[in-house]
Amino acid sequence: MTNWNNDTSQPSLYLREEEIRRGMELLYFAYRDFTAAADEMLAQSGYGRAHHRVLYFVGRHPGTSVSGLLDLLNITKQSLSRVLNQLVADGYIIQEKGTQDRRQRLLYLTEKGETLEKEIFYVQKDKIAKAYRRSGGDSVAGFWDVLLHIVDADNRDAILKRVK
Amino acid sequence: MTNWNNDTSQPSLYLREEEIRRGMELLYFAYRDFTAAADEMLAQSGYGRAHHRVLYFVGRHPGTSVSGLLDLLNITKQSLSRVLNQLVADGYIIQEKGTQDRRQRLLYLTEKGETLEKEIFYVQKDKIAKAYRRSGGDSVAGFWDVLLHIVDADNRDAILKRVK
DNA sequence: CTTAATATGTCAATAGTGCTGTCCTATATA
DNA sequence: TATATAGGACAGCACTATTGACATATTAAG
Repeated sequence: MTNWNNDTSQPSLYLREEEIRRGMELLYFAYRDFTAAADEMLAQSGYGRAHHRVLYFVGRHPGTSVSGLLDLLNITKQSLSRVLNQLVADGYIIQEKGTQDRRQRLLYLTEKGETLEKEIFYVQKDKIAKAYRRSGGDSVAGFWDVLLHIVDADNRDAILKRVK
Repeated sequence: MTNWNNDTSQPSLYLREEEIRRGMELLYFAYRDFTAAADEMLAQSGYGRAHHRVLYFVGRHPGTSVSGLLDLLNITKQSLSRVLNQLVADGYIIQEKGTQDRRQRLLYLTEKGETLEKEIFYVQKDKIAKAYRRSGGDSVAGFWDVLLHIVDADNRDAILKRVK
């Protein structure tokens, strides 16, 4: 691979830009094609990506508060409440008053919610698993490594929390 | 790394799911944080991400036809024409009749368009370059490898075209 | 040369997701 | 008691994507 070191002798400025554009394009196409799979399934339920994200992260962090979810997703209260209310009304998520702080509404998936989350996960899983398999173990480590460094430092903890 | 092989002895089904979710989350957060940088700059011009994508790919593939762009971006004619018309009206892109097939409108960036594209690229470049640097060359290869396998096979050629 | 297909453009309507700004209630805390 | 915080609700706006229908110019096939 080329040098990403502190090599200031500018031996390959063109190559460097080319390789950076390559990363940008891969990120765009991979994200797009990855989400496309779930989009179809969500459309059947009358939901969009925002609904899925809430479903996903509530499943990932059961008992999270509304503000915890807002911080994680980095959206406004209004954007969240629109989709959250639908998911609650449709019986995919339940809200429980916090025992410590009774102002909080802690979020949990219902059985129905877990079922839907699993269904969507199953579709998306295949794409990732296949890519992992076809690339090999070393590549997967690099994939995680680079992506983690693209993510804003503030959000890294939320991802690293479970898998060390 | 764990085994992504044809190991059917299911030694780590839980770990496997955990690692797949890790990839999904990294992809989401990295894409989100990566695009956020450009969003601010685009908002200043009164443009959105769709405008940037057109600007980017016309810059990447000068002389591409409208339908070529539609195939690449995988959106409808109407979605494209809205943003394309604005970019043309604002003098960032010019359309030239194809010499071979005069029905075609071949797309090129104007100088103004190249300037804007470079400005946005410059902002986004830093995020990728920093991540490349902090991860190291082997990781970058793996990053490309896995992402390329997540991308639908149809779209791989467009990415591989330049950098082999 | 006529017909069909293609490349592009346009109009109208709809949906999903994000935003800002404002106002309100309940609860916790200083 | 006063203030801050967690959450909710309403109104309106912007961007992006969709579908479907229709129009024009040009190419290609019969």
